[in-house]
Amino acid sequence: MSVRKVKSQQGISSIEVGARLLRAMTLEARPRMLRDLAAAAQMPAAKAHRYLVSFMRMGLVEQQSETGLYDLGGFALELGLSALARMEPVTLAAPALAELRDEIEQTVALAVWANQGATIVRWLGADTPVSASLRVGAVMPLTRSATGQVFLAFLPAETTSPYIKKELADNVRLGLNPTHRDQVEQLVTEIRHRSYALTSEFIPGIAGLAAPVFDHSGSLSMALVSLGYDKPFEASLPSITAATIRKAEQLSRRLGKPAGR
Amino acid sequence: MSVRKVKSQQGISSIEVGARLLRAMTLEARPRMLRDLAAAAQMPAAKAHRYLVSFMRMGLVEQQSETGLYDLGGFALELGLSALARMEPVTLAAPALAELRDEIEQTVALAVWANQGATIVRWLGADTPVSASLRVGAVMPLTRSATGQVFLAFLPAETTSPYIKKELADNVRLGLNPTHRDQVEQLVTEIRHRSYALTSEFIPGIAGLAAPVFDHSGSLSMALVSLGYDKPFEASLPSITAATIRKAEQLSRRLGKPAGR
DNA sequence: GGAGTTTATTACATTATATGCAATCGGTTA
DNA sequence: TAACCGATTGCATATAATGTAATAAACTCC
Repeated sequence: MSVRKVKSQQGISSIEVGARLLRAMTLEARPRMLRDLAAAAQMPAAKAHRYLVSFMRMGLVEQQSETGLYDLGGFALELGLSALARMEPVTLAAPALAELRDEIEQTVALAVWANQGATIVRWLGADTPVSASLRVGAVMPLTRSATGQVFLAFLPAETTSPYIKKELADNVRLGLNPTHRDQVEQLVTEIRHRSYALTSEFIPGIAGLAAPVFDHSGSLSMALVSLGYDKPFEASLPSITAATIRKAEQLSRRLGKPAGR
Repeated sequence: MSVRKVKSQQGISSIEVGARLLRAMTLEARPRMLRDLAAAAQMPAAKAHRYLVSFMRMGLVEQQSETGLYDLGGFALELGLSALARMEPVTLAAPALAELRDEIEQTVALAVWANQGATIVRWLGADTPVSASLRVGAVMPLTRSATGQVFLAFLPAETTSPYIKKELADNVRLGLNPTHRDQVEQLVTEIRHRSYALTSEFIPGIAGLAAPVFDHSGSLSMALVSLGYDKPFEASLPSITAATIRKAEQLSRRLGKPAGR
């Protein structure tokens, strides 16, 4: 509703021009010449200069006294840290989770690494309810659940290895797969490549798909999970996969994940 | 015009108006009403609104769809992370931080003075995870956290005193210590003498140890922090203390801290 | 060491737009 | 339902942003 009106809302054009310049400054993390900044923001140097003068007055930009190059200033740092300080990944993810549920019409969940394992911290059911074994607080197995596999693939090996060892032993005892490190390695390689995990082995009849969410330092922050009865789930698998990955990537960007990678 | 030109350089006044609004947003780390932001930046609400419209278009500000409150947006985060990436001391400290983590096998962190307080800017977990309240972007209390205490002890009093005042009032209200300037003075003297701060009061069950890192001018640049569950942490306290202080001193030398002192 | 380049900064006339005020909208309270 | 509160919009006008082009300052290359 209000989204439609965005274009008609009256704003301050100088702010939008200035923001283009700031964005140009974030593109390369080093001091730059006026000429280059102006070119990157697509404006004449004289114009860019006047904006930089005001940015400097407000501490958003600093000019090196030696070289005359322009760089981001102290207030830019404060702005970012202030934005960072109010950011709780799980809180931020809540609306995204609801959107995903509405889009794919499946049960969705959010997991973080805590409590000695991959732990479900949010849960949103679709109209068709899923097994109760997936509840908030549940710790998911690393090798056998899609959720766990994401943590297995994207967390540092030091973090997960003690748990893998224990879990493989359990798998052997219970007659489940995988049972060897080699199998785990192969699985992990595959998941890193696809950037999502999919399995229906953990809960028979239920398929689960999990995608990683990274934070500003590029390390794994959370896993975004979709699940449902395997027949209908697999029937819409392509769109579910696409939607889940897209939402996970949106969240990663929101958390300041560095570009690329 | 009879008014002498105080500002010799021509700038863009809208940028300076807008920056006032952004600064108002950093003052309190939570979503705010248009009315309050306008008041804090000393401008009519109608004016502030137009600036916010453009800030939203550029991603610097976001408006919560539920409440209509305004908050800093994703681009503000990008700006800050980009500014952070260019900070020499933080870049230099990154490898030292990892070495310290490997040496003492505890969670370690790096804090700088920004965003109105002692702010965590880097974080490296050991295998045993620690409370989530310590995350990148978190602003640590000056009087109750080891990290804050280091800034309290080694930053100039003019910088910290407004925050101390507020924090002591909060402590009184919440029934916490310290509550008086005298107690703070005693604490500060002690920390200056030992050249590190140690406490487990801020997060119950978690012990934190922070050591100062000085720059070439001899002023406090960052704090190097180690933390862990209090029992195992205190068991290895002597070696953790020694290692943390040693790394902090190495970093100080790296930053050109003058000898002696 | 001086002429020629490149880059940064300033001056000015002409638009474009930021501003204040008051009206309207949309939701909540009494 | 009215009264209230905060958010948003319309409008006329003062103000500020813009492009162009000139000047200054720094650097290159013989």
